[in-house]
Amino acid sequence: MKLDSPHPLDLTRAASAFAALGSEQRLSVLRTLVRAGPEGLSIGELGTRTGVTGSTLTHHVKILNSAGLVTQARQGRSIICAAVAFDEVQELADFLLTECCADSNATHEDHSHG
Amino acid sequence: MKLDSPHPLDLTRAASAFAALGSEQRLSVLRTLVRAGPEGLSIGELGTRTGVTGSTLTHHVKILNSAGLVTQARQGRSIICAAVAFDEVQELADFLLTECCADSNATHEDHSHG
DNA sequence: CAAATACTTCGATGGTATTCGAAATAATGC
DNA sequence: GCATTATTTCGAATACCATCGAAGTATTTG
Repeated sequence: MKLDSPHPLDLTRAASAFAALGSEQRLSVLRTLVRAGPEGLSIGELGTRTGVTGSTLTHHVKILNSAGLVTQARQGRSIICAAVAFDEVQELADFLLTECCADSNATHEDHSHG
Repeated sequence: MKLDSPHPLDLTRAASAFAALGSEQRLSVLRTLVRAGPEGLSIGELGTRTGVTGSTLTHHVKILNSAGLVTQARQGRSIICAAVAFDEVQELADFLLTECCADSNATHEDHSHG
Protein backbone atom coordinates (compact mmCIF):
# COMPACT_ATOMS: atom_id res chain seq x y z
CA MET A 1 0.00 0.00 0.00
CA LYS A 2 1.01 3.49 -0.63
CA LEU A 3 1.16 5.89 2.23
CA ASP A 4 1.28 9.57 1.82
CA SER A 5 4.47 10.72 3.32
CA PRO A 6 4.05 13.31 6.06
CA HIS A 7 6.94 15.23 4.56
CA PRO A 8 7.05 14.63 0.86
CA LEU A 9 10.29 15.45 -0.82
CA ASP A 10 10.35 18.88 -2.31
CA LEU A 11 12.80 19.90 -4.97
CA THR A 12 15.19 21.38 -2.48
CA ARG A 13 15.41 18.37 -0.22
CA ALA A 14 15.53 15.97 -3.13
CA ALA A 15 18.30 17.91 -4.84
CA SER A 16 20.33 17.98 -1.68
CA ALA A 17 19.91 14.26 -1.09
CA PHE A 18 20.90 13.53 -4.67
CA ALA A 19 23.89 15.79 -4.30
CA ALA A 20 24.94 13.75 -1.29
CA LEU A 21 24.80 10.64 -3.47
CA GLY A 22 26.58 12.39 -6.29
CA SER A 23 30.07 11.42 -5.23
CA GLU A 24 31.66 8.12 -5.98
CA GLN A 25 33.35 8.00 -2.60
CA ARG A 26 30.16 8.74 -0.72
CA LEU A 27 28.18 6.26 -2.74
CA SER A 28 30.83 3.71 -1.94
CA VAL A 29 30.66 4.58 1.74
CA LEU A 30 26.90 4.27 1.74
CA ARG A 31 26.96 0.97 -0.03
CA THR A 32 29.56 -0.39 2.34
CA LEU A 33 27.42 0.63 5.27
CA VAL A 34 24.30 -0.90 3.80
CA ARG A 35 26.10 -4.14 3.20
CA ALA A 36 27.43 -4.10 6.72
CA GLY A 37 23.84 -4.20 7.86
CA PRO A 38 22.18 -2.64 10.89
CA GLU A 39 25.16 -3.23 13.16
CA GLY A 40 27.06 -0.62 11.22
CA LEU A 41 30.78 -0.01 11.11
CA SER A 42 33.21 2.19 12.94
CA ILE A 43 34.74 5.07 11.03
CA GLY A 44 38.05 3.29 11.15
CA GLU A 45 36.72 0.08 9.68
CA LEU A 46 34.74 2.04 7.12
CA GLY A 47 37.95 3.76 6.12
CA THR A 48 39.75 0.46 5.80
CA ARG A 49 37.06 -0.94 3.55
CA THR A 50 36.54 2.08 1.34
CA GLY A 51 40.05 3.45 1.18
CA VAL A 52 38.95 6.83 2.48
CA THR A 53 40.28 7.76 5.87
CA GLY A 54 40.73 10.47 8.43
CA SER A 55 39.23 13.87 8.09
CA THR A 56 38.11 13.20 4.55
CA LEU A 57 35.95 10.33 5.67
CA THR A 58 34.57 12.36 8.54
CA HIS A 59 33.63 14.99 6.01
CA HIS A 60 31.79 12.60 3.71
CA VAL A 61 30.00 10.80 6.48
CA LYS A 62 28.80 14.12 7.80
CA ILE A 63 27.30 14.93 4.43
CA LEU A 64 25.54 11.58 4.25
CA ASN A 65 24.31 12.15 7.76
CA SER A 66 22.95 15.58 6.91
CA ALA A 67 21.15 14.09 3.97
CA GLY A 68 19.50 11.69 6.38
CA LEU A 69 21.10 8.64 4.84
CA VAL A 70 23.47 7.59 7.60
CA THR A 71 23.40 7.64 11.38
CA GLN A 72 26.30 8.01 13.76
CA ALA A 73 26.54 6.93 17.38
CA ARG A 74 29.41 6.77 19.77
CA GLN A 75 30.27 3.39 21.17
CA GLY A 76 33.31 3.36 23.35
CA ARG A 77 36.13 5.04 21.57
CA SER A 78 34.58 4.51 18.17
CA ILE A 79 31.83 6.12 16.22
CA ILE A 80 29.54 3.58 14.68
CA CYS A 81 27.95 4.53 11.39
CA ALA A 82 24.99 2.79 9.85
CA ALA A 83 22.75 3.29 6.87
CA VAL A 84 19.47 4.75 7.97
CA ALA A 85 16.12 3.15 7.98
CA PHE A 86 15.46 2.76 4.37
CA ASP A 87 12.38 4.92 4.19
CA GLU A 88 14.50 7.84 3.21
CA VAL A 89 16.02 6.00 0.30
CA GLN A 90 12.68 4.58 -0.65
CA GLU A 91 11.43 8.12 -0.78
CA LEU A 92 14.22 9.15 -3.07
CA ALA A 93 13.48 6.29 -5.39
CA ASP A 94 9.84 7.26 -5.32
CA PHE A 95 10.76 10.81 -6.14
CA LEU A 96 12.56 9.65 -9.23
CA LEU A 97 9.73 7.47 -10.32
CA THR A 98 6.85 9.78 -9.58
CA GLU A 99 8.17 13.30 -10.00
CA CYS A 100 10.42 12.47 -12.84
CA CYS A 101 8.52 9.69 -14.47
CA ALA A 102 5.07 10.86 -13.65
CA ASP A 103 3.46 9.88 -16.89
CA SER A 104 5.66 7.09 -18.11
CA ASN A 105 2.77 4.72 -17.93
CA ALA A 106 -0.16 6.83 -16.86
CA THR A 107 -1.33 9.32 -19.40
CA HIS A 108 -2.02 12.48 -17.63
CA GLU A 109 -3.07 15.06 -20.11
CA ASP A 110 -2.06 18.17 -18.43
CA HIS A 111 -3.22 20.82 -20.79
CA SER A 112 -2.83 24.11 -19.28
CA HIS A 113 -6.03 24.93 -20.73
CA GLY A 114 -7.06 27.82 -18.77
CA MET B 1 11.48 -11.60 -9.78
CA LYS B 2 14.35 -9.50 -10.84
CA LEU B 3 15.62 -8.91 -14.33
CA ASP B 4 19.28 -8.48 -14.98
CA SER B 5 19.97 -5.22 -16.66
CA PRO B 6 22.19 -5.49 -19.71
CA HIS B 7 24.28 -2.57 -18.47
CA PRO B 8 24.04 -2.33 -14.71
CA LEU B 9 24.97 0.93 -13.14
CA ASP B 10 28.40 0.97 -11.66
CA LEU B 11 29.40 3.33 -8.89
CA THR B 12 30.93 5.81 -11.26
CA ARG B 13 27.95 6.10 -13.56
CA ALA B 14 25.51 6.16 -10.69
CA ALA B 15 27.42 8.85 -8.83
CA SER B 16 27.58 10.98 -11.91
CA ALA B 17 23.88 10.60 -12.58
CA PHE B 18 23.07 11.48 -8.98
CA ALA B 19 25.37 14.46 -9.20
CA ALA B 20 23.44 15.62 -12.24
CA LEU B 21 20.25 15.41 -10.18
CA GLY B 22 21.90 17.11 -7.24
CA SER B 23 20.97 20.61 -8.27
CA GLU B 24 17.65 22.22 -7.63
CA GLN B 25 17.70 23.96 -10.99
CA ARG B 26 18.52 20.82 -12.89
CA LEU B 27 15.95 18.80 -11.03
CA SER B 28 13.45 21.47 -11.90
CA VAL B 29 14.49 21.37 -15.55
CA LEU B 30 14.18 17.60 -15.63
CA ARG B 31 10.78 17.65 -14.02
CA THR B 32 9.56 20.29 -16.42
CA LEU B 33 10.72 18.18 -19.33
CA VAL B 34 9.12 15.05 -17.98
CA ARG B 35 5.86 16.86 -17.54
CA ALA B 36 6.08 18.24 -21.02
CA GLY B 37 6.03 14.66 -22.23
CA PRO B 38 7.73 13.05 -25.19
CA GLU B 39 7.25 16.06 -27.45
CA GLY B 40 9.77 17.92 -25.37
CA LEU B 41 10.38 21.64 -25.18
CA SER B 42 12.67 24.10 -26.85
CA ILE B 43 15.46 25.58 -24.78
CA GLY B 44 13.67 28.91 -24.94
CA GLU B 45 10.41 27.54 -23.64
CA LEU B 46 12.23 25.53 -21.01
CA GLY B 47 13.88 28.72 -19.89
CA THR B 48 10.59 30.50 -19.69
CA ARG B 49 9.08 27.76 -17.56
CA THR B 50 11.97 27.22 -15.21
CA GLY B 51 13.33 30.71 -14.92
CA VAL B 52 16.78 29.62 -16.05
CA THR B 53 17.89 31.05 -19.35
CA GLY B 54 20.74 31.57 -21.76
CA SER B 55 24.13 30.06 -21.27
CA THR B 56 23.27 28.86 -17.79
CA LEU B 57 20.46 26.73 -19.11
CA THR B 58 22.65 25.40 -21.90
CA HIS B 59 25.12 24.41 -19.23
CA HIS B 60 22.60 22.53 -17.10
CA VAL B 61 20.94 20.80 -20.01
CA LYS B 62 24.32 19.63 -21.17
CA ILE B 63 24.95 18.05 -17.80
CA LEU B 64 21.60 16.30 -17.81
CA ASN B 65 22.34 15.12 -21.32
CA SER B 66 25.73 13.75 -20.33
CA ALA B 67 24.09 11.90 -17.50
CA GLY B 68 21.80 10.29 -20.05
CA LEU B 69 18.68 11.85 -18.61
CA VAL B 70 17.78 14.28 -21.38
CA THR B 71 18.02 14.26 -25.15
CA GLN B 72 18.55 17.21 -27.45
CA ALA B 73 17.69 17.49 -31.12
CA ARG B 74 17.69 20.41 -33.46
CA GLN B 75 14.42 21.29 -35.05
CA GLY B 76 14.56 24.34 -37.22
CA ARG B 77 16.08 27.16 -35.25
CA SER B 78 15.32 25.55 -31.93
CA ILE B 79 16.82 22.76 -29.92
CA ILE B 80 14.18 20.45 -28.57
CA CYS B 81 14.95 18.82 -25.24
CA ALA B 82 13.11 15.84 -23.86
CA ALA B 83 13.44 13.57 -20.88
CA VAL B 84 14.90 10.26 -21.92
CA ALA B 85 13.14 6.99 -22.05
CA PHE B 86 12.50 6.24 -18.48
CA ASP B 87 14.65 3.15 -18.28
CA GLU B 88 17.54 5.26 -17.18
CA VAL B 89 15.64 6.75 -14.30
CA GLN B 90 14.14 3.42 -13.44
CA GLU B 91 17.65 2.11 -13.24
CA LEU B 92 18.67 4.84 -10.88
CA ALA B 93 15.76 4.09 -8.63
CA ASP B 94 16.70 0.44 -8.75
CA PHE B 95 20.23 1.31 -7.86
CA LEU B 96 19.04 3.04 -4.75
CA LEU B 97 16.83 0.19 -3.75
CA THR B 98 19.11 -2.70 -4.56
CA GLU B 99 22.64 -1.44 -4.07
CA CYS B 100 21.78 0.75 -1.18
CA CYS B 101 18.96 -1.19 0.35
CA ALA B 102 20.08 -4.64 -0.57
CA ASP B 103 19.12 -6.37 2.61
CA SER B 104 16.99 -3.77 4.23
CA ASN B 105 14.11 -5.97 5.22
CA ALA B 106 10.67 -6.72 3.98
CA THR B 107 9.45 -3.17 4.11
CA HIS B 108 9.76 -2.82 0.45
CA GLU B 109 8.06 -5.66 -1.10
CA ASP B 110 7.96 -5.85 -4.77
CA HIS B 111 7.53 -2.40 -6.03
CA SER B 112 7.48 -2.71 -9.53
CA HIS B 113 8.91 -3.26 -12.81
CA GLY B 114 6.34 -3.72 -15.26
C1' DC C 1 24.52 38.53 -48.48
C1' DA C 2 22.07 40.76 -44.58
C1' DA C 3 18.91 40.56 -40.83
C1' DA C 4 16.48 38.19 -37.29
C1' DT C 5 15.99 34.32 -34.11
C1' DA C 6 17.68 30.55 -31.17
C1' DC C 7 21.13 28.65 -28.95
C1' DT C 8 26.20 27.86 -27.73
C1' DT C 9 30.93 28.97 -26.71
C1' DC C 10 34.22 31.65 -24.34
C1' DG C 11 36.30 34.05 -20.59
C1' DA C 12 35.93 35.93 -16.23
C1' DT C 13 34.31 35.86 -11.50
C1' DG C 14 32.65 34.18 -7.24
C1' DG C 15 31.32 30.34 -4.71
C1' DT C 16 31.42 25.67 -3.02
C1' DA C 17 33.76 20.98 -2.50
C1' DT C 18 37.58 17.98 -1.81
C1' DT C 19 41.55 16.82 0.31
C1' DC C 20 45.36 16.95 3.46
C1' DG C 21 47.94 17.21 7.79
C1' DA C 22 48.50 19.01 12.30
C1' DA C 23 46.41 19.94 16.43
C1' DA C 24 42.27 19.21 19.37
C1' DT C 25 38.71 16.38 21.67
C1' DA C 26 36.79 11.97 23.59
C1' DA C 27 37.15 7.51 25.81
C1' DT C 28 39.71 3.83 27.98
C1' DG C 29 43.38 1.73 30.79
C1' DC C 30 47.42 2.01 33.71
C1' DG D 1 47.29 12.38 35.23
C1' DC D 2 49.58 10.30 31.11
C1' DA D 3 49.65 7.33 27.24
C1' DT D 4 46.99 5.11 23.64
C1' DT D 5 43.39 4.78 20.36
C1' DA D 6 39.61 6.83 17.60
C1' DT D 7 37.62 10.52 15.52
C1' DT D 8 36.87 15.51 14.68
C1' DT D 9 38.04 20.34 13.93
C1' DC D 10 40.73 23.76 11.76
C1' DG D 11 43.19 26.02 8.12
C1' DA D 12 44.96 26.09 3.75
C1' DA D 13 45.64 24.48 -1.06
C1' DT D 14 43.41 23.00 -4.95
C1' DA D 15 39.95 21.82 -7.92
C1' DC D 16 35.34 21.98 -9.53
C1' DC D 17 30.72 24.25 -10.39
C1' DA D 18 27.46 28.13 -11.31
C1' DT D 19 26.47 32.32 -13.34
C1' DC D 20 26.85 36.18 -16.37
C1' DG D 21 27.45 38.83 -20.64
C1' DA D 22 29.52 39.40 -25.03
C1' DA D 23 30.69 37.39 -29.12
C1' DG D 24 30.07 33.34 -32.17
C1' DT D 25 27.51 29.62 -34.81
C1' DA D 26 23.36 27.68 -36.99
C1' DT D 27 18.91 28.34 -39.25
C1' DT D 28 15.36 30.63 -41.64
C1' DT D 29 13.68 34.51 -44.35
C1' DG D 30 14.02 38.32 -47.67
